Formats: sequence, structure tokens, C-alpha cells
Amino acid sequence: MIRETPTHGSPGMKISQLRSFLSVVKHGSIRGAARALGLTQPAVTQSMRELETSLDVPLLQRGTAGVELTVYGKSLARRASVIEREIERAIAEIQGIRDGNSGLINIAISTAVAMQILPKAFATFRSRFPDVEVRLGEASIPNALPKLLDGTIDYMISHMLPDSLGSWAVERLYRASMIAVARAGHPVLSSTDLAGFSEWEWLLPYDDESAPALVRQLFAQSGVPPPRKVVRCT
DNA sequence: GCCAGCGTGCACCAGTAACG
DNA sequence: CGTTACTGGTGCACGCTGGC
Repeated sequence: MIRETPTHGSPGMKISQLRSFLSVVKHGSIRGAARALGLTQPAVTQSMRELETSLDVPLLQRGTAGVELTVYGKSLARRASVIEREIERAIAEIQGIRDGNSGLINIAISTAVAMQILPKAFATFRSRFPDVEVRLGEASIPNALPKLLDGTIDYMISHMLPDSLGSWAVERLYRASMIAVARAGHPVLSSTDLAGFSEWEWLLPYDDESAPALVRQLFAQSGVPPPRKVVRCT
């Protein structure tokens, strides 16, 4: 067994310390964290002290009503939760290798994509990986990206414009076309240029950021102000 | 002043790895 | 195989603070 001996100012964090720390964060007190972890309060206190010593910064502001996170504690809390999820994922992956194709995958998927490709894709996936637990959730780019970042979800499948997510690993699954729809006989149908479209109310999907971006891009390319009256709906 | 709830300090114990 | 060192835990006493 390899043990790390933390020294002053030399980070040597242990998984148990991070778990204790996250429990303290969750419960707002060392005692509450200890209860939740099935440990005694001195054990958690000692763990927190060692963590602070190893990082050489205070993580908690102790008080009579409990503890509060310092700026360092808040930073570590964000990272620690990612680490914890990665550990859980690693355990699931190892168990999957050991037991066969089991495991857990979290996917955020936009409604439009779900309607188009999910039934067939999922059937194929399920036939190949019958024991994998799949958790699907609705995706809108603004709320899915933070979840991708913190590890809550593994993949997001959504419509988007090319190169709109430069800092992310993106794989194009298929190309999609967007069309504008108006009721039969709507006055906008008699418009001969794009300017005639901008004055009308536009209804754009709520969970698909590419639609409004595409509309803005289209109008900008034509030198026409984008529609001001926009409603986003699910 | 008393009490409750909090964290801290210290002694001690059990399990485990390293070593001769 | 016995000893030693280390880690991580418990139990208890204590001090601090806020509320009544």
C-alpha cells in the first residue's frame, strides 16, 4: 500500500479527506458531516485540519453555528465534487470491465434531437450494451455546459452552429436544415426580402441555441436588423 | 448564570504494511 | 513471525459562543 505523507505547503490530498470536506460543505457543520459519514466529529475535524495543512490555506471559517467556506474552500468544493464524480465513474467503469458491459452514462439531449435520432440510436445502443444504466435529460446549451464541466453529464447532443463551441470536444453526427414556418396566407409570405421578415413575431425553440444564433447570423449577413420580437418556447 | 451546540486537544485502540 | 511505525478511528474533557 502506497501512502502519501503530506508536508506543509505540499498538497497530498486523500480521497477520504475530500469526501469529508464535501460532507462538511453539504451539511454546513463538521458534526453534521461526521454523522452523515458515520464517523465521529474529531475524526472529521482532524481530516479537515490535515487537508488545510496540506494545502497551506484555510478552507473553513469555524463558528459556533457551524462552518462557512473560505474563498479557498469554495474553490476546492467545486473541484472536489468533480473529483468525487470522476471517482464514482471510474469505479463504475472498473466494475463494468469486471462484470461485462455494465456502467452508467448521463446524456443531455435536446428535444428536437431526441425526436429525430434517439429512438433508433438508443435501440442500437441497448442491443450492444444491455446492462448499462442510461440517464437521459433535456439539454439546453446554457444549462448543459456547466453540467458537462462539473461532470454531472457525460455527453450533450444538441443542434449547434459549426465552430460555436470552440473550446469543447465536438463531434458532428449529422447535418440539419432549419426552415421558417408561417401559416398559410400570412402576410410575411408576400415579403420579397429579408427585411420583411424582421418586423414579425418570431417563435424560436427554447432548448436549441443554434436557432436564434442562426437567425442573427442570417440577418447580419444581409445587413438587416434581426427580429426584435422573439418568443422562446419549449 | 446556565445551557446547548460547536470545534479542539489528547490519550488510546485496532488494523496494516514494512522490516529484520 | 514478532516488532515497529503509521494511519485512522473513538472517547472524553475542555473552551468558546449565543440564546434564554
